Amino acid sequence: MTKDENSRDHIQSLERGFQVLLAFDADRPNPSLAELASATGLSRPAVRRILITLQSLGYVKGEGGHWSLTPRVLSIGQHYSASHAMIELSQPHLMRLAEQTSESASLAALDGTDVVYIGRVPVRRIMSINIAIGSRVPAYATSMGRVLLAWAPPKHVDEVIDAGLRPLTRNTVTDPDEFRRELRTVRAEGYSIVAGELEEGLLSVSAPVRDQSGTVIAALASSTSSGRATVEELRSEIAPLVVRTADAISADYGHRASGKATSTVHREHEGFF
Amino acid sequence: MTKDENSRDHIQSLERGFQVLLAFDADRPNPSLAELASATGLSRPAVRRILITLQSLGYVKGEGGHWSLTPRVLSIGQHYSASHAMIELSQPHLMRLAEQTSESASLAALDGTDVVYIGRVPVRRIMSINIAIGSRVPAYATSMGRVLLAWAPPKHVDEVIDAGLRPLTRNTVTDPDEFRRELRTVRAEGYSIVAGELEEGLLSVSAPVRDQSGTVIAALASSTSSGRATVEELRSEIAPLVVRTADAISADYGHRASGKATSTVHREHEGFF
DNA sequence: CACCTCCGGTACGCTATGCGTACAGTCTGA
DNA sequence: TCAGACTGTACGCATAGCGTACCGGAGGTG
Repeated sequence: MTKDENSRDHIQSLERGFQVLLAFDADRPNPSLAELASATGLSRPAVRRILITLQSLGYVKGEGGHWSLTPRVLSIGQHYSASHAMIELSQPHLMRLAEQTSESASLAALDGTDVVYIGRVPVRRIMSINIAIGSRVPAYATSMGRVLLAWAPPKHVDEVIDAGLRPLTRNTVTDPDEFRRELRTVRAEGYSIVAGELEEGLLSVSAPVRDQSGTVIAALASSTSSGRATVEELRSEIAPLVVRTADAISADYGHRASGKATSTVHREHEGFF
Repeated sequence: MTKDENSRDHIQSLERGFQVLLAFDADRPNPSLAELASATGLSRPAVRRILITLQSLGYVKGEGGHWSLTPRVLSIGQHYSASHAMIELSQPHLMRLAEQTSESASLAALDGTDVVYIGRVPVRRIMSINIAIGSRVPAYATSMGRVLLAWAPPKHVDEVIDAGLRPLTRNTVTDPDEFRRELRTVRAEGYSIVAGELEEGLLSVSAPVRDQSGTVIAALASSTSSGRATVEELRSEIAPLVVRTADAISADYGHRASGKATSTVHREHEGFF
């Protein structure tokens, strides 16, 4: 077959393995072999081989004709965290920010058009969203996404816009021009505030975290709900604290602040994460 | 080659893919192709093919001859969390326990001879250990491990003992008989307290969480340090709270308490996780 | 009780898949 | 300028991994 996207240098069995692994879901927690086969579109023997391999690696477990993921799947992420020193290093800062504000503090990185939580100290359950490390949220509708995009190569911004700015609440910015203007504002002010664009009543402030070279590699956020604070309060009280904390993390990570927040707008390479 | 452990039904490329993915580490955050090849023992072209495949799946990123993991790796774990409703459901309970005790609260499951953190609300940084969701700790030296082993099939206990009870501090229980006695005590009392066996000065109390059938599938813990509490205080004040919270999680998950804590000692199958 | 259906497991032969060797091109440092 | 170490590519071979086909068992249904 010459129809494949990558054709050469693409290992079919590896991709299929992930297909099966990712087929486990909230809707499909204990699938049978046949169920997985139809969900992935693979033949039953193929799925069986994959499951047996995954089982021998300890990632899945078969029992009474039904399969489930083991906690070892969670440990895979440890390799990401461990290989990015910034994450561990930011933990005390997150904790302090959460204490000072009595609100949840989060750290996130950009992955495609999504924002992925890479660190978090929960304080209260925020609205209906269940946020945990590894959770994904559309970048365009969150303060962390805005920060990351504001300093990202233009290519990324185009990607996000091309993917579509769908209204998630009636406040969501969906106009490309307005969105780009918003990013420019964020870059000028050094932080982002988003109010109820991802979910009604959800407020958050976010500021950039930089590596040694000044590249923005993550975003720090403090989140609250409209019942507990107003946008103005966030701007005057919380935003400076978030910016200061983000700068502290950057400094810990090796970034020498050069004046204010104007080091490098963006680097040629796409950032560390 | 007929020497392989499983021979048939084992997919080589899949295993190799994970080998490469897991080769990223704190010591090897941005390996080169050659570095990964020598670390995994695979040929350079093989590693290259795997990297290209993983890149197309979004898990790694190559840049200037060096490779790194992307945050998408963290999202893999979401499939575990999502497929085990108990985790999300336990979150408010963890939060409440953390508030009531002003100490970190954790939830963990058994994976082989390790305990894996599957939920956590941090309050303070505990000692030198960096604990995050997905972190692994030897089961035998922690209160959560003791709880999980106390109700696990004997086979698991044998495994842990066979793997060796190495002293991690001078308090670590290393004698197999004493260890089994300890597990019996835990089962009788319905909770476990471990003081400084994993790390000097680290104290924790743990209680079992059960599923519908009464099988122990997770352990809930509250952790503190010897500077802030004594074993006696833990026993009289914190332990009952941890047990009550664990029971509440079990109830939320569908377990009907049958009297006290004496439902099923252990089920034939190995538990849900 | 016989029939049907859906399942998981196994066998097997084929071929495309993935393999390693070998070579080319590049960069760095001696 | 050369040596060494690296990445990337080409290529031909072996086999790894594929799907079809078949078997036996477990419900469900008439």
